Amino acid sequence: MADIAALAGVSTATVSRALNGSPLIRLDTRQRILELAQAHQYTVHAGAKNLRRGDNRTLGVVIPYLPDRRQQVTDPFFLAMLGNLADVLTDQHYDLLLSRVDADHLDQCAALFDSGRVAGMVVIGQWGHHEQLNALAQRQVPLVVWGAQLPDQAYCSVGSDNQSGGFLATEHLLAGGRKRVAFMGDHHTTEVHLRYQGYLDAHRRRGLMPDPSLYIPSPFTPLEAQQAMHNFCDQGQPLDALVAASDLIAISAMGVLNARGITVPQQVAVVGYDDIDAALHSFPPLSSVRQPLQMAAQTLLECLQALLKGEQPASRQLPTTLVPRQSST
Amino acid sequence: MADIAALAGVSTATVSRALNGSPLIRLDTRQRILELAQAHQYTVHAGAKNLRRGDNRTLGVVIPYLPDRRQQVTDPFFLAMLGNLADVLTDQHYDLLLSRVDADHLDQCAALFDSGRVAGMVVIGQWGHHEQLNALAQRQVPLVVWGAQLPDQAYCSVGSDNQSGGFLATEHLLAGGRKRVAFMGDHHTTEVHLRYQGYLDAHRRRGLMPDPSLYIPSPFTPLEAQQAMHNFCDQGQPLDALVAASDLIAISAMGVLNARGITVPQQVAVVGYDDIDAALHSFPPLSSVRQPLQMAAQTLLECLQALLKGEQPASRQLPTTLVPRQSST
DNA sequence: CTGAAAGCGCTAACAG
DNA sequence: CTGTTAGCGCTTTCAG
Repeated sequence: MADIAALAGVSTATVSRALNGSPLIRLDTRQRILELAQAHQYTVHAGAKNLRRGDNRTLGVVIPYLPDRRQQVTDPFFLAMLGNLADVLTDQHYDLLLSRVDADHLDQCAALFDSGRVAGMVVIGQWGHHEQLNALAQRQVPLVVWGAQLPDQAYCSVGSDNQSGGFLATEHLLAGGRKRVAFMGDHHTTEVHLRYQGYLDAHRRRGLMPDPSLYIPSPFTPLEAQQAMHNFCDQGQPLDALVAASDLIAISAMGVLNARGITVPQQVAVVGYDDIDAALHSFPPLSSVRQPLQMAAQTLLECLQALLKGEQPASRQLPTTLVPRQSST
Repeated sequence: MADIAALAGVSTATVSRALNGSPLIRLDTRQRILELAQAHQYTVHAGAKNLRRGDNRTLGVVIPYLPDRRQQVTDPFFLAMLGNLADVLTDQHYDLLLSRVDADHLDQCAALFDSGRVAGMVVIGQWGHHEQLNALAQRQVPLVVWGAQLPDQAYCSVGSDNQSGGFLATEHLLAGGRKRVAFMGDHHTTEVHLRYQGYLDAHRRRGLMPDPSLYIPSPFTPLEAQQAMHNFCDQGQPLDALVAASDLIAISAMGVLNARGITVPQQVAVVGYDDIDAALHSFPPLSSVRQPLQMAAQTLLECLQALLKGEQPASRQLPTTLVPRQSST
C-alpha cells in the first residue's frame, strides 16, 4: 500500500480510504488510485485489515470424522451440504475455512475460534456428541449445528424435521398397501432416532404396531449396511417394504436384495433418506425423503450471523418432502 | 497475551517464547505460562502471528463451477478429492480455505493470493481453461492443478495417467471378447481426450480400428448422460461394451440400459472411471479405473510446498488401476 | 478533502 | 534466561 501511495503522490491513509470507497475522497483522486492498484495487481492484505478492524469474515465449517474410520466421511450428503454452504458463503463474501475434527474431540473446535481463525462456525452433524457441543456453546464459541433439536440444548441447531420425514416415508409405503415395513438405521444417532419415531407414528395412526423384529440396526457406511441386510435376510423374517435412514443405506440394501433375487419394488418397496444424486441413478431409481439443502445452508448462515450479532437465534426445523420414484411403486 | 503476561508477572515476549516452545525459557517459567494460558483458554491469534512473521499457513482449494449450472459440481469425485486434501493438510497443520470460482473467470483465483488470504492453492480440474491457468502461473500465483499434463504448460500439474487408464479399461473389455466397445464422454475435456486416446491405443495394439460411430458424446452431468445414452440407443447401433469417462456417466448409462431391458454385463459390459463409492453399490457393481486419491492429495501438497520454496516442481502422473467388478464380467 | 500518528496482537533483534 | 523496542500492513481518530 505504501508503494501505491508513493506512486500516486498521496498518503497511505488516502489510498486506504479510496480503496474502501470512502466518500471523503475526491473522485479523480480515487480514480487514479484505483487504476494504479489495478495495474500493479495490488489488493489490500486481508489479514492486516482484519487485525486492525478487529473483525473477521472467515467462517468455519467443521466436518467431524469418526476416529476409527478417518477418511470415510464421504457420505455424499455431507459433501453436498458443504457445497451449498460454500455457495452461500461465497455469495455473502465470507471466506470458508474447512476443518476436519475427530468427532470424539469436538472441543478442538474451540481452538479455531480462540485463535481468531474464524468468527464462528457450522458443525455438520451431531454425531451423538450433544454434551460436547453444549460445552462449546457454554464456552461462548459461536456455533450452529446441522442436526436434530434436542431438549436441553445450549446451542442453536438447524435441521430438517426428521420425525415427519420418517412419517412421510412410512405412510407412503403403508398407503401403498405394504404390511411388513422394516426400518433400517442406527437408533442411537439422534437424527435416526427421530426418523424411527416417525416410522412408529405412521403405524400408530393407522392403528398398527410394527413387529419389533423389523428394526434392522445398521451404521451409515455402505459395507456395514450390506452386512446388516444380509444378516437380516438370513433370519428369514418376511418383509415387503423398507424405510432406510439414508440413501446410502437404502442403495446398499437394494444391492443385497438384487443379489438375492428379491425384486424391488415388486417384492420389497424401498424408501431412502436425503435424496442424494445417486438416488436418481440407482436401480431402480430410489424414492427418498428430501431435505432442502439450499435452504439449510442459507438458514445455517442466518443463524450464525444472528449469533455473531449477539442475538440468541432459535433453533429451526426445515420441512421435508417425499420424492416418490420406482423403488416404491 | 498481555493479560497472560501480567498474570504470570513476565513480559509478552516471554509469553510468546514460552508458547512457541523456545529453548531460551526456563522450564518452570514455561510451565507456569502454559498453565495460565490453558486456564484462560488463551491461544495466540493466528492472524497477528502471520502478519508479524510474514508467512501464511493457509492453503486454498479451488473448485471451479460451470457458470451455467452453478450448484451442480457435486460429482462425488471432486468432493472425495477435497476430503483427502483436507486430511493431508490437517495432518500438516495447514488451514484449508475452500473457494468456489466461476470456471470462466479463473483469474479470480489471483485475488486469493494477492490479498494474502492463502499462500498458494490447488485448483481441482482444468476445465478446458488451460490458458487462464497459464496466465495465473505467469503472474507468479503459486498454484498446482489436478489435471492432465499438457504441452505448453506454465503451471505444475498432478494427475493420473488418463491415457493408460483409458487403455486399461478398453483392453480389459477386448480381452474379455467384446467386439464393439463404445466410448462415452466429452472429447473436448483434456482429461477425457486422453482417456479416449487410450481407448484407441487399446484397439490399435490388437490391430483393430473402432467404429467411429461408437463414440458417444456426453457431458459429466447424470441427466445429460442419460439423454445421450437414450439417443445412442435409438440409433440402433449395436454394441457389446462401454467405456465411460466417469463413474457417474457409467451409472447413468447402466440405468438407461436396465430400463431398456438390456442386461449388464451379459449384453453390454460397462467400465467406469474414478472408482467412486457409488461404483461399489450400483447395480450391477461397476468395474472402474481407480485414481489413487490419497496419493494424489499428498502429491499435490508436496508440489505446492516445493513451489512455495521457490523450486520448480515437475508435473507428475500417478498410476491408475483397474478394479474389475460384475458390470464387466 | 487529505495527512500524521497511533495501535490491532504478535515476534525477533538487540540488550542486558 | 528475560525485557525493551520496533514494526508486520492496515484503518481511523484527530488535526489541519
